[in-house]
Amino acid sequence: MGKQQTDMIRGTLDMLVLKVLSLEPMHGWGICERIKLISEDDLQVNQGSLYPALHKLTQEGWIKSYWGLTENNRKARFYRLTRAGQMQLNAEAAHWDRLATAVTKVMAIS
Amino acid sequence: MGKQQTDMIRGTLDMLVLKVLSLEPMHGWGICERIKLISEDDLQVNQGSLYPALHKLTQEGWIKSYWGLTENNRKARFYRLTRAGQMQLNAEAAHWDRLATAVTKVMAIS
DNA sequence: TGTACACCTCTAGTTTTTCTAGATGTAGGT
DNA sequence: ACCTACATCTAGAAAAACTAGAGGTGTACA
Repeated sequence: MGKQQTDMIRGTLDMLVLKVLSLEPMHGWGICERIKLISEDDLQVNQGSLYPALHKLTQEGWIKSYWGLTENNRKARFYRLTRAGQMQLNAEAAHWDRLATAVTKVMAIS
Repeated sequence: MGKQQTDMIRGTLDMLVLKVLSLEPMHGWGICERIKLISEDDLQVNQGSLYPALHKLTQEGWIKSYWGLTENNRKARFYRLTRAGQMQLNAEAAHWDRLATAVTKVMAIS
C-alpha cells in the first residue's frame, strides 16, 4: 500500500475557514458542509482538524464566536470574521496564489 | 508578529522533487537550485527538508541514487526516477491538480 | 413513549512534514 | 594559506492535521 493521500492541502485550512466566514458568520459544522459543497466533495474537512483550527483562529483574534440558533433550531457556536481576520485572509490568499502559481510552473516544465 | 509564512506548500515537496528528477537525474543541491530558478524564487527548498525527503523517496523505491561528478568537478550523489517513481509522480500530480482546483474554487466564491 | 438519526461541539494523543541550527567536507581562485 | 561557493547530512523542535473517540440536542416516526 502506498501512502494515503488526504483530502486537504496542508496549510490551507485556516485560509479556507476565513474565506467561508468572510461571506457570512457560520457555525463549525456549517463551515465543513460549505467547503465540501463548493469544492464538489474534493475537499473534506475533518472535525478533529476544524475545531482546533477555529480555536486557534479565535486565539489569534481573527474570528470571534457567539452562541446562536441554526436553521434547524439547534444551539451552535457561530463564528464571524474580525477586521484583523479579513486582513489575514487577504494576506494568506495572496501568499497562496503566489505559491500555487509557482508549484504549477514547476509542474508544467518539460 | 503574525505567524511566519514559509516558502513551500506543505505536502508538495515530494512531488516537486520527483518532477524535477523526471526531466534528468540530478544531485540534491541542483534540485534546490532548479526549483528556485523555475519558480523565480517563489519556492525555496531548505537543505534540512530536502535530504530527509530524498532519503524517504529512496526508501519508498521512487528514486535511486549513485555517486557522480558535477559540472564543477565535485563528488555529488545523483538521484534518478524509477518506474515506480514516475507512477507516483503521475498520481501526486493528479491529486495536486484536483485539490488545488478545489481550493481555488472556494477562494473564488463571493 | 422511546428510540434512532442527523445535527453539532470538542479533545487527547499520534503522525506526518518541514524547519532550525547546526556539523562536515571539497574544489578553485586569490 | 585562506576564502567562498558548492555539496551532504542529522538531531531535535515545531506546526498542522489526523485518528478515534466522547458527549449533547432537536425531530421524526414506530
